[in-house]
Amino acid sequence: MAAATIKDVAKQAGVGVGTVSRVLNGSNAVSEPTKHKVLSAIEALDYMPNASARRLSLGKTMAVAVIAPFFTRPSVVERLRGIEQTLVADGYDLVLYNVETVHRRDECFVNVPRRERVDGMLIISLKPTDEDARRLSHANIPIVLVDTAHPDFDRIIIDDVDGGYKATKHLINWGHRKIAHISDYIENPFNFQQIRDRYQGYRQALAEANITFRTDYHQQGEHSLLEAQRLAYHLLSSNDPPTAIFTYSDTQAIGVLEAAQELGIRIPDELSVIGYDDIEIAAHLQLTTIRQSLYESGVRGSQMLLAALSSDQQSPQEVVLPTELVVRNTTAPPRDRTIQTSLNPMYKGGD
Amino acid sequence: MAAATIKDVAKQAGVGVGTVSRVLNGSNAVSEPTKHKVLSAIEALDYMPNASARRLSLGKTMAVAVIAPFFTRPSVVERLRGIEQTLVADGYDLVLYNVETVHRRDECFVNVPRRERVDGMLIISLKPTDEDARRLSHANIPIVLVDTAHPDFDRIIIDDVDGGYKATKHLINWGHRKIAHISDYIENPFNFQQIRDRYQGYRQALAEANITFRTDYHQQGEHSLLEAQRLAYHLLSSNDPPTAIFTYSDTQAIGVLEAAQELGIRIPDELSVIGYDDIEIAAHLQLTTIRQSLYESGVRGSQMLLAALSSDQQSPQEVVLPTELVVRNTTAPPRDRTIQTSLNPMYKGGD
DNA sequence: GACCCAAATGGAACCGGTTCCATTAGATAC
DNA sequence: GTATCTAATGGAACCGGTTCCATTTGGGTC
Repeated sequence: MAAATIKDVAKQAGVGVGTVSRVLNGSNAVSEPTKHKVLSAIEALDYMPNASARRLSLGKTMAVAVIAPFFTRPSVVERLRGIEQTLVADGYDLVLYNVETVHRRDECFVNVPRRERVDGMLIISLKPTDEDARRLSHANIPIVLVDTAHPDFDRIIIDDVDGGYKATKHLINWGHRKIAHISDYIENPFNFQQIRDRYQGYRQALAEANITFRTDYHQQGEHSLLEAQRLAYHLLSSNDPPTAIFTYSDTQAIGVLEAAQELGIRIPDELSVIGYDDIEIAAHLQLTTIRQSLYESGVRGSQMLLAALSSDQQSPQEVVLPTELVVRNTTAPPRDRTIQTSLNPMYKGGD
Repeated sequence: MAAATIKDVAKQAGVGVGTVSRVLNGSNAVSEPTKHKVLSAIEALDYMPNASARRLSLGKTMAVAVIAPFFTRPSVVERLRGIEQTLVADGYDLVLYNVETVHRRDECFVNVPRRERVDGMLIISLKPTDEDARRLSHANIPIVLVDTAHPDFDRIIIDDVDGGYKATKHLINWGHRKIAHISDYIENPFNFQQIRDRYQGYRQALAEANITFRTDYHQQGEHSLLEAQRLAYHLLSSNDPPTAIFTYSDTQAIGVLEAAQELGIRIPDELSVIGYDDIEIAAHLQLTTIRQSLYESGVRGSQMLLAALSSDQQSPQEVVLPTELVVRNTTAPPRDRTIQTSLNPMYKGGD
């Protein structure tokens, strides 16, 4: 049995299709008895309007595309949650595009906004080039960037330079001077600005404290727990190991904790570790970190998009979300590993 | 400038709309010169077909709905990743519906399959009642269940009874007899069968080893790391604490590890812990666990759906994915906490 | 009772594609 | 040269809604 159409309903109710449409859309120009007849017919036929037809007719899809890189990463998932909840509340569907290669990103940037299959777009973390921006604008649908920026678009950004600065400064305040940074590759195919920014904050804090930057203390690698663990192992087993490590993400910080455990290095006595993001697990690992408002960034970004969808857009707006130092139990004043161990092997400080 | 339509292209190329459509869809009944003219016109006008119109005309949406409960949980995200990659490869869009309340689930079950806004549906972990099944079938689109079952639908299932059995059996094999189980509420609004099944496997293994089940060793709570931590704390600080704990999920196992750390209980010397899922972090925490093929369940489920979409369906199929015991460093033979500590306080076994 | 206005309603046109059907042009056969 | 067939093509009908416009109906006013 094929699904009933509006024509079937009209026939059943003995009215015109226009009247049925008016009832469906809550127009007030329908008399009570007629409305009742139509509603009965809808009930009887178990009718539901066809979304594609509605979309074509209205020129609206009631769907929003969300383009996210590596959507399985905890930080991205958390942003997505904020987005999902906000969009659903306004009746929009969320069409998810996961990006794990540059090729896929380009394809999404080109194809998704066109074909009028979505009313708007949210782009997470992926920074559009000017060329991308030109093409994206071309589609003439509202676009909001979350955790990345371009002057042509509405955007929610996080001050990652400041975040990196705060993290490093915290370690310096504890008295550390041998501070390493483990990050993703500064030069990477996606051109993630966040990596550069946090690194820059790190450099800035070092410079301000007159600590000479050492290239061997900046270790870069693929974004993964395992890779961070490998890099940390390398750093910590060198001749002149750092007393503190600031990582680009909490996930990588966990890798550092693992490496420390492998090497029998106690946290925070012998090594301070500070992460970034404050994902859920961070609290449970007692990880000191820089909190960024992940969930909120999704909510705010979606709100911006919904606003743009329901009104004529003004010039692109920028919202800056704050970062916050969350001190837990993986950071403490430095103590030389060998000396400390020989002096007082049983001492366990920090908490 | 409004987007060009197929009519504009036809006019520009000096041909009929039918011909343009034929070129677009790769019909072979178009001569080379004509095809060339049309392609030039498409190029010149930067034309892209309107997805809504195409959908209405074809009666296909090239989109698949994925209904997932608590999509931020690592296990669900991993399934989603498998789904996403498989659907994308076949050109389908993924429309994500996150379910965190029973009300939302019901709403999704009723509304999503109707309105012809998707060509098919994947339902993760949420078990449809017979009443749900009737309503879902009503829409007449292919539906595949992943990690849950109903005889009316194609499904990918995991033998959770066996998984629970394997976990418990592993602990018994180490010599444990005081084995607790921390799980979500057996009676829960979503009626998650998985919880019951793993519990049943646990009970079965106990019975087989002639270990009397103790209700105080089965602790139920909300699914969260923190709640599991609380429950474990309660268990471990009782008069007669268990020597081993099997948790419903890895996330909850981490909670147990936290509680043990709080209480100064060493793992695995004084307490064995086994989780379930083998999420990414489990390997890094050296957590013994029951691996289920999360990613693969998504891939296989999507493949099943794609198959159903491209051919006339036969009777519903069932695929059972295996579970696997992964032994790491959080399980070991039992030793009485107090005795062991007084005998040899420095001993650290297990790894 | 004639006139006017507003409310209610039916139905055509439209959204932008796909597809079927009719038509034309060109090739082949005799 | 004529008949026949095939390939190429234009365009109408259709998918299932929304909306505008024209028409009908009923009530109020003088």
